[in-house]
Amino acid sequence: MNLKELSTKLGLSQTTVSRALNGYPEVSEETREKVRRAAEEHNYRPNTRARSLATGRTMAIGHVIPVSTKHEMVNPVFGDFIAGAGEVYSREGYDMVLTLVEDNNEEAAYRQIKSRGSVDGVVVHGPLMDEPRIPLLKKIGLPFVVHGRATNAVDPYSWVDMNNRRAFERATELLLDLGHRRIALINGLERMDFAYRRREGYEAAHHNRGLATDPALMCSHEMTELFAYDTTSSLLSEPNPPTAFLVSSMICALGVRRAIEERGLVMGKDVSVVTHDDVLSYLRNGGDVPIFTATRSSVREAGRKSAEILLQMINDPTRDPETVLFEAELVLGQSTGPALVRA
Amino acid sequence: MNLKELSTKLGLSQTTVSRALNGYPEVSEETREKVRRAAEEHNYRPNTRARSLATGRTMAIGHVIPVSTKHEMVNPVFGDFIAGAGEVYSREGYDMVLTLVEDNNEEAAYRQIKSRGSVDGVVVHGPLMDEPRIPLLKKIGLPFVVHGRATNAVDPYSWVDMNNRRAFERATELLLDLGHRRIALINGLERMDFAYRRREGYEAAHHNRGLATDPALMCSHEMTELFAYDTTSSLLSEPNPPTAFLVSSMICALGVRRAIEERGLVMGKDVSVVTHDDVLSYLRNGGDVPIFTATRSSVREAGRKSAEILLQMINDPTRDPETVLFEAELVLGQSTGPALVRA
DNA sequence: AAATTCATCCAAAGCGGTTTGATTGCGGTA
DNA sequence: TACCGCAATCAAACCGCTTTGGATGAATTT
Repeated sequence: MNLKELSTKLGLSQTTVSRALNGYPEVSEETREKVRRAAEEHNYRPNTRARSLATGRTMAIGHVIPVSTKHEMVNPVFGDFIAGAGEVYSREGYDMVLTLVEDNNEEAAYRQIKSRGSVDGVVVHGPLMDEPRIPLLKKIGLPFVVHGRATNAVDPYSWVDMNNRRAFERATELLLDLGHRRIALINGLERMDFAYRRREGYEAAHHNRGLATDPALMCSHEMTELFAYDTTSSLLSEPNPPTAFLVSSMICALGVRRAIEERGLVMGKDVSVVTHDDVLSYLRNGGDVPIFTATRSSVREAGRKSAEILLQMINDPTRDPETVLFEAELVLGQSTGPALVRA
Repeated sequence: MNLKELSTKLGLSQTTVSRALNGYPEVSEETREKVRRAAEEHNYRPNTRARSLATGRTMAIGHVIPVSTKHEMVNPVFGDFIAGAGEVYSREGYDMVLTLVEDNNEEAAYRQIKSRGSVDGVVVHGPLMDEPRIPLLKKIGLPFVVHGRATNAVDPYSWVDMNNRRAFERATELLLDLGHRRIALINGLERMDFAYRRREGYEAAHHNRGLATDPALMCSHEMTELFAYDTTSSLLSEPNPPTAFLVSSMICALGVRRAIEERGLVMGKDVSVVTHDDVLSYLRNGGDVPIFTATRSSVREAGRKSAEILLQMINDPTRDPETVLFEAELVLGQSTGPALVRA
């Protein structure tokens, strides 16, 4: 059923039917109601492609997901972010189109997206410190919002981020307060902006108290359970092992815990762990009492917020870039305790 | 830059330029080359919407993701499935459009997808035993392939699945061979087809040896770490606790392990665990020696295969439905051992 | 030399909507 | 009565592409 069929069936012009359904005032309420009922009855829905060709709006948002070429890794955070954004999109009648791109030729991907004209805007995932995509998108004039930030970007742009630096600074302070002096940092890839900021926070907390950081305790890698396990294992078997771990994701924290417990050590007593918790739906941090002491910030909420901002920008292109900075909550769990005095 | 502009710039008709770029033979190689170069130079890319309006093909595939209304849960397997499918789509020039739908009104979602005409076909995720979407899609004539199966479906349809029944039957046999007689089943929601089949396998292995199953040992729920932990904890504190656990996902297995180790028990010695492993990119089952004994089947591979089949169906609608059944590999890890003789 | 064939190219008609710029009929005013 | 304004409706243009059904001229055949 298309507009033409529907309108002849009603004995009206396409114009009138279209206007009736789109709420234009030049149509009497009586006919509008008639049209509405007929559309309902025949399950008529305007063809997206035709409509977007006519209006110039596609009613679709693109998400470009970087896939690690090296490890074929898809960020596990992604599902929940999408879920948050998707809520907003479906409420506003937008589609979400995904493009998976190997992390080495993203630029071409964005160019293509723009010239094919299949979306009204994009969400940029996984920004690096030096993020070429931001000036690129500015240049080609595709509305966008970044999930995260790019430290070295010069011009203003819209982003939604968590205060990674502050979160990890506070987490480190907590561990320092508990008497820990050798705190390992199990971080993500530090060319990723969030990981860089987290290390800054970690270092700042040390420096603020006149403490030095030990490069041997700071690890950076793709955040898999296995990497965290391996790293923790080897750190713990060194002569002067860390007494605490500051970890970048729940998945990694599971690996850290495995390494700790495998040695017969008890988390929260022998070794302390603080992790960041993205509040993933399938990986809640325990029940009433969290297992892990954690910096907590919902990535689903970030998804919602990003989507909202992007749609606003699309509806009013003159708007100034908007930014949202979530502060992570620091929740105390069972994985932290005072540093043991070394024998 | 659009076709019209490009063609006037070249002093050719739109027809010729379009044909040149789309490889039609009615164009001399000389002009074709000229056109190609000009298109390249001006970074011309045909507008997707316009093209699809003209051809009737949208060059996009829909994925409808059920989101649990109760727990706002997004299946963690999803990211890797998408990654696999995405490989195929981008190779073939297809977009992927995602629709998140609360699991109570999926039918409306599919109807809308069809009538809005924004995709050429869909992948159905998370089929139930009685799956209303299958007859629905057949009726409305939208090509589809199901990731998984629907036991009670009558007409043939395309699907890509893992042999859940056989996998769990073998896993159970392994545990029975090791002398375990009280094997707990930590399963997904059993209205989901995969979970139902897994239970069948588990039961079949028992019955084939004349053993009864104990309903108290079979649990079914959304597969979160927390559910697995809670369930395992309470099972282990009963008077006649299970000596082995058969688990439906790695995420759950992590919860099972936590509960086991929290009690000071050792996995693979005091309690055995076999899990299913979807080979998620961020959650590999250990290094050289797997941590968990597991039934292993790559969901990314399933994504690839599903995409391939769907594209074939779209290219040739007369094709008969195609089905692919992956056999899970049974890999031995450190989490299984002979049942201890009860004191 | 006329008739065919063939390789190239083009004008115009869709695809299914939205939107511009009339047109119509009616009650109210001069 | 003639005119105006207004509400309600419509025909046709347009969005950017593909594709049908010619047109053109050179090469080949008769």
